[in-house]
Amino acid sequence: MAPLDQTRKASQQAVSDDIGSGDTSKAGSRDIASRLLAWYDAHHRDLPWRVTPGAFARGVRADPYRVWMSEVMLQQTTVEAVKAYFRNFVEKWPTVEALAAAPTEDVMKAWAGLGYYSRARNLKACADLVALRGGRFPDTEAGLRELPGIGAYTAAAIAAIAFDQPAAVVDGNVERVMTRLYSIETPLSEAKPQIRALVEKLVPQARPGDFAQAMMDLGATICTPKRPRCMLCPVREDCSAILTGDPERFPVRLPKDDKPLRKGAAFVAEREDGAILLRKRPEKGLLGGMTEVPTTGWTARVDGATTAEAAPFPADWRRAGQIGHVFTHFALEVEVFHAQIKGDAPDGHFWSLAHEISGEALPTVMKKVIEAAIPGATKKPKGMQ
DNA sequence: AAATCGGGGCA
DNA sequence: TGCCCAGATTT
Repeated sequence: MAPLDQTRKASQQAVSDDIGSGDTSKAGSRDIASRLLAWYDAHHRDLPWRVTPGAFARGVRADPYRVWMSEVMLQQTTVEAVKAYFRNFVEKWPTVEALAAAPTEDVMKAWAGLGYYSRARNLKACADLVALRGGRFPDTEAGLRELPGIGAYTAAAIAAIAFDQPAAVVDGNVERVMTRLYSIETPLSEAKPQIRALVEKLVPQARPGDFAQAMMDLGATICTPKRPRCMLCPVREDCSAILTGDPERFPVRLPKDDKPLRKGAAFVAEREDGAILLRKRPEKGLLGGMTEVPTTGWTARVDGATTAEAAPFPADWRRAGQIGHVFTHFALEVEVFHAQIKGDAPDGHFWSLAHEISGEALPTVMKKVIEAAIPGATKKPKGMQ
């Protein structure tokens, strides 16, 4: 079988002449898993979407809906950032049917500020599909992988955590732990198949969900990117990188190209009653489906004389300051203009009243823009949720 | 395989 | 400041 051959070859290569012994025998693998699980039982973090360790064996099932929700939110996003959003979402929409019944616009508003907005659209699309199929999530990796917004990592995570299947869960934490355990010199993007093969060998048949979470907790709290706390590590005796004296060197990454700088202008039009003129961005692309104030494109040159003319309509535009924002692949400088205007909203635009602003689907860069023109405008009024 | 897609925390 | 985070999707 080709897949098995590949797996064996990759793992042998990875552990070859690193520490001499390269003990990935079944006994060694079990030791790593059991040491990790023992550590997890004692030190696991209590998170809003988690059930206590060993729950599955006691017949306590994690709700697949909550596992799925948390895993999607946690894609490229820190645990601390996700907590509040997770609580808000499951309170608003306690079941997948409830989420399926919600307007997409409400989901986008609730997601605003969390980033990677295609996740919110896929979340809603996935909920619609699952609800249509009776409200049950598939219980296999392959079945989960078919759903929108669920890739290799998330499918494995849900299968392991919610359905107790021995899936190889590989995220950024696990990549770091594994490249250190085996001193993998191959740069990350290229090493991923090796890493996956090695994880597959480590996954225990018992408590695979806890094992996955233990690996991720280890990466988050002990085997950290900077200054790992190796003295506290439950598998330090199995770790190859610790012998090199510089575990921080792993994972090896390819150098990245530097971000280009783009510039643009944004126009905050304010009505007499304090309402602000907004519009909706296209569904696809950057900040897809989110709300914005009128802007120029973000490659336009902004130099004094031409800027106010770049506005979507003439007004007494006054310079209100400049804000900066950094996206994944470019940095942005926005010149902010402010004007008082009268009359109806131009085509494709709408007025948002002062008390409504905080509830709009405004990405962070747009909140910065509005704040530059009207300080305090995007803050939640007291007593409002 | 490479590019696109946010935002925040931390050393 | 640069790096990284419970990655997925498109090209």
